[in-house]
Amino acid sequence: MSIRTSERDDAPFDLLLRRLNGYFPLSEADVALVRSLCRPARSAPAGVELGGDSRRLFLVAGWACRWRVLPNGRRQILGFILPGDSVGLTDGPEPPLHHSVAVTRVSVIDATALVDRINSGGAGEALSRAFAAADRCEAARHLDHVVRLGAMSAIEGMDHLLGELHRRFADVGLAEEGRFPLAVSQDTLGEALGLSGVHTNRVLAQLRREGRLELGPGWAQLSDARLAS
Amino acid sequence: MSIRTSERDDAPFDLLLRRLNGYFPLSEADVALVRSLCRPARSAPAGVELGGDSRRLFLVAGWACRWRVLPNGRRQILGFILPGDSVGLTDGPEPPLHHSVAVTRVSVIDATALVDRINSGGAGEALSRAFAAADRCEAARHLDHVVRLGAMSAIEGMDHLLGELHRRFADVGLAEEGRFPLAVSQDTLGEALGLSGVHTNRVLAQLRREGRLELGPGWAQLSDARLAS
DNA sequence: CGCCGAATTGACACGGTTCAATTGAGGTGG
DNA sequence: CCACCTCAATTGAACCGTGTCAATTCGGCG
Repeated sequence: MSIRTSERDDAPFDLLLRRLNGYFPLSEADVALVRSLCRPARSAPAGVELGGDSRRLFLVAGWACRWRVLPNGRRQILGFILPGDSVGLTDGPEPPLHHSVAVTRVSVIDATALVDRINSGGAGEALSRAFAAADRCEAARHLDHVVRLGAMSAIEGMDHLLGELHRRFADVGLAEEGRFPLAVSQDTLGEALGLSGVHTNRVLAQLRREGRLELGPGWAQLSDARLAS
Repeated sequence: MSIRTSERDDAPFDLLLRRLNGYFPLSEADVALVRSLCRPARSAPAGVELGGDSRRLFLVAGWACRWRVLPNGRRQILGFILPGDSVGLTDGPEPPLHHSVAVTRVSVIDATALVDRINSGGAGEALSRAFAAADRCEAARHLDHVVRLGAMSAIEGMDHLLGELHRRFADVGLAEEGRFPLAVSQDTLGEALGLSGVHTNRVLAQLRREGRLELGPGWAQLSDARLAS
């Protein structure tokens, strides 16, 4: 039992540390600081809004996304949050810029204390740089998303989005030979690209017909040719 | 002559300081630091790419925009840069995330030395906070843009974009009674919204027919009703 | 076995693009 | 001062990508 508990506690932190280390090499002290200031991973079911008491979380399992709701009720997914990603939460009470919501069962680590320490200058420069790099990457992804929505056809946008998802999973070691977890519905994918569910289905069907994509229960696989680019 | 020179040098800084002060109240020392570390405003014609030697500029007159070019040659405008806005420049040599380009004749202040000082902690907290707030506002605008492109019709998106432009000009005191400078072509506006030039024209025509918008040479005016919202 | 959400497919309507032609306004040279 | 040039704005018509509505199938789960 103690072994299982230990495994359950370590794997999430390993993922988080691997990601941060990818942004900027961390020292032993940095790693220890992360472990000491972050609370153990908690689990939450699909549909719950992330946030509440915490101002900063890290997702270590499952899918979440940021979305914004329009007055007319329509919803736009601003981006997906994948294992290893940080969940910045808008603390202001009034019209929040976006909501962060779990779209599958997720597991999160509360890093509020860690970012507080970093912001007060009490952490090393490595951690500060790693977090800054993570934020820059997220900003860059938002620009990618603007380009997908504004300057690409449905097919191109889907292709591009799947490529991003694959690369991000590969970055944390969760993709193999082009195959990565895809645990959200086609409708959800469509909400990110501004497409109707029906058309999302047709776009995916075409990508499969062309041999560029294979879909299975809970995963997607891009063709070798697609990965070469 | 000395008076005219003085006016020419002060107005750009006043605009910059007004904007920064709006983000976070600056002390006399902060203002002095800005004036001492920023170089006088320079002018550049439409079409030039901003950047080159400087890593951070402030636009104080004219319009610029950030765009990205796709392999197929298509171009997507990621956002407009208006008087008072900072122009963050990607320093890395390789595939730049985006280009910052003047779309009219512009006037810019080189603030590279100032941000270097801020990043090294040699400036007060107020300036640091003001710059951080400016960056957050830009990130929020990118999310607005995602929503416009993904979840709004052409009419809604144009309406929303014009509202943003008005608000941003009003924030720096360059809009009066709903009227603000609009010095870019309809095609350029369309490139931001992912619309063809022809359809951009039709959308603007409809907004005018409905009395929500008035266009003149170099300016636009939103109806009172539109401003009330 | 029967239920339910997700995926799939077909038919049709609509928004937006494209091609092409015309108009309008500022700028320049004769 | 006018003719001309050029670029932006405008308009029309045909085409096509995507949305919408509706029905059907599929797959997991009670």
